[in-house]
Amino acid sequence: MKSTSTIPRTLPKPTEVELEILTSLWARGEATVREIHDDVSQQRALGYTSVLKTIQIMTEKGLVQRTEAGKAHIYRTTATQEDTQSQLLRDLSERLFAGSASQLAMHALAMQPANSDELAEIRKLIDKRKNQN
Amino acid sequence: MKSTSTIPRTLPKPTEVELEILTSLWARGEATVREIHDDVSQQRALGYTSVLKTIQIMTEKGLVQRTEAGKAHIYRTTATQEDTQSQLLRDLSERLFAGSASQLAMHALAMQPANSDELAEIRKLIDKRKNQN
DNA sequence: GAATCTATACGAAGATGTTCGTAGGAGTCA
DNA sequence: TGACTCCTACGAACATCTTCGTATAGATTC
Repeated sequence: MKSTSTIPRTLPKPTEVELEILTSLWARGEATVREIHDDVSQQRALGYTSVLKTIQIMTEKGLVQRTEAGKAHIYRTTATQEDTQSQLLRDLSERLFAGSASQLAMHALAMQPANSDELAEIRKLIDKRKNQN
Repeated sequence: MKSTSTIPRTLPKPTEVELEILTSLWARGEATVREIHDDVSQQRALGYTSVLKTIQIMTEKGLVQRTEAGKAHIYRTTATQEDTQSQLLRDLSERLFAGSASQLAMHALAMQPANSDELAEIRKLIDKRKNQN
């Protein structure tokens, strides 16, 4: 049993395929390449070794970490889904909304109807913010 | 005076540098390569011909259109900033929020405090949605 | 124990994005 | 007119991403 150790302070922005792999890992908690490949290839055709290679690169980048137990290595993500969501939202808000996450949020809200639960949740969020001002 | 004519039905997702150029164009309405380069190179070092080359590629892709008036060509964007914002938000919501723009919006709101004006605006948005349900 | 299965490692090809150098045309000016 | 300047066009190098084929080693199976 061995585990990778060094974690870079800031993780690189995951690419397209990397994000698909991360999504599988977030859903499963941890997984082997086989399992990840099962998930990903339900969405689209992608060879087993393609997934393997990408995961190896992700390990080098620090996006995932692995435990070498038995035959197949076991992988898990370094960052939580929430952290990654924040990272990519911040990135997009900087590049396309002049750094304003609020503007981004408003645009997203205007784009797609939210359901009642979500509306209630958002209202709660706003009220909390209002009290802080 | 000549102007490019064919516009693809769906525009490709702009890349990193392309987005910087689009941002300059949205701010100016229309601009020459020189002007765009002035804008972009205030943010970071990038040669004039690098900007030129990228804009030429963007023209092929349909992201911008140009008018060949006089010596320097004049460029403008094909899509509005709002359309591009929607496009990229939709893309991100699909890839990282299971297609839910509302979830994305909530996450963005939770990330960064909004100011009073923004809060009011969001409240209005919510009320409108609420009536639709 | 030989064939088969399953796994990792790795090289490499092809696509795309980024950056810049060089060439060449057209206008300016002393 | 010849030197300069400013423009576009374009080839090419380099980086990164994506994808897969091949090599190889450790189980498993008959």
